[in-house]
Amino acid sequence: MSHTLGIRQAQKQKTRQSLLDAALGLLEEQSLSSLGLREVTRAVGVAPTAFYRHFRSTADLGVALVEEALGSLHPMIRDTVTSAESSDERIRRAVELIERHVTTHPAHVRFIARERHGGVQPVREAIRAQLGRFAEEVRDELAKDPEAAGWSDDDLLMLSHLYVDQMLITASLFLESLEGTEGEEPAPEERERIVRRATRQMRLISLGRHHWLD
Amino acid sequence: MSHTLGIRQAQKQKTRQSLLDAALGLLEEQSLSSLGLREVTRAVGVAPTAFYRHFRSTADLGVALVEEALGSLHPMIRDTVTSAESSDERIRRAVELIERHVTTHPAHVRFIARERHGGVQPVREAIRAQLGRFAEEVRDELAKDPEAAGWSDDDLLMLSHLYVDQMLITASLFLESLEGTEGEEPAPEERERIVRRATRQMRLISLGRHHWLD
DNA sequence: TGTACATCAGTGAACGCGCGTTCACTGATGTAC
DNA sequence: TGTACATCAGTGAACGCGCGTTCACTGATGTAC
Repeated sequence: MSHTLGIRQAQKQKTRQSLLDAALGLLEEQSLSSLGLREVTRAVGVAPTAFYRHFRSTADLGVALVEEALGSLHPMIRDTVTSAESSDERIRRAVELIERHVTTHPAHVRFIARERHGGVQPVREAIRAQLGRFAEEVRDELAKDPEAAGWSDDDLLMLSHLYVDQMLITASLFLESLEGTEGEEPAPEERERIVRRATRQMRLISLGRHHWLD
Repeated sequence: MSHTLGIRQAQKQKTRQSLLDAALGLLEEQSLSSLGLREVTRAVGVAPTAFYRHFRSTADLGVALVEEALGSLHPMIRDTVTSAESSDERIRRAVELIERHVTTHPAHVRFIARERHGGVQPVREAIRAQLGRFAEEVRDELAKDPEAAGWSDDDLLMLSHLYVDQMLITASLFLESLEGTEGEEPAPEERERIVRRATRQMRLISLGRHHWLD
């Protein structure tokens, strides 16, 4: 490594990450607006006052969680939209990406679904901004597609929002199918049902897209 | 009237409604999972203990609010879907219904959007059940349409869920356009933008529907 | 209509508890020379 | 390499406050006769 972090900085980062992790765990069963600072520090095993070395408030921590939950998703979404040979292939890939992401990061997905319309304004704002970026990125990729010929930028963005919202709805359906499950019980027939419905809904939207300019 | 409520019953109902109204107001700026029983009774002007004469907990009150917010909407939705001469007419009516409902009952709509994925399980469950009923009702109405010929029941339900989810997304967009507004500032150009996007998204879905069986 | 008793919506005091925030502190890490 | 001083992540005591819940109560309303 070109520049190792100082011991002090490294330890600080570690504590900060522990606070984020603990908060995310506690948020599986409550909303951010009822999450207590002392709850979080207790779960980590540090003094309540240590919290202030990292965040001004739980709302501030929430904004950091938004970045953690959605920041890394941008390249994956771009890739999913771009590198598909057909419409069906793209849909298959998208649904698969969502299922995989929900399975590997259920707490992050739940947090986003919950706080998107939650009681903490700066967090709502942060989520809104990230989802807006997703829609713009999807639009940019769709614009490269020959099928986008003749579409206005505004119509493409409208379509992208439809896709992004649809992905989120599908994600929260997968999430519900994990409810009560504690590592066990994958409930595969329920998940298959969700895959089928999501796929058909996306196909119907794609069909509409094909005939938009008729 | 065939049977007037006793004075005692009538007064009890009135207090109960005051608790619901006060809670709904307080929930504009927080989530149900952080709403305190004492907050609510203080806003109404009764003793904290009076709360228990009406609800076992704030979660219980939340379930009652779900019924209040969505119960009366069933006939309106049925009517909107049914009594339309064309697809475009139906879409126009639906978007209009949503805009009107959000304008007249913003707090109820916000509550549903917020608690649909919120931190209180029984409330999530109640909302889920109501939205499921909406989807079934829309499906029943769509099934009467000649255009539904050849559609499986499952596909019709898939489509209905798409419409219902889309309505909810549109509702929460209208809601955001009211943010910060206190009776004043209708922000008409923003609302027009939302109407246009929602209408085009619904049209695109309807187009997909037309060509589903091709 | 009047009386005697039952019901029960709302009261008010009391409880133990966890909350967010303040403050002066400690001691390991970082830096200048 | 060693020394002297600065920085700053995390501590622990203390604060005032609002919380949910319990309990015995009051007094207006309801009911039986």
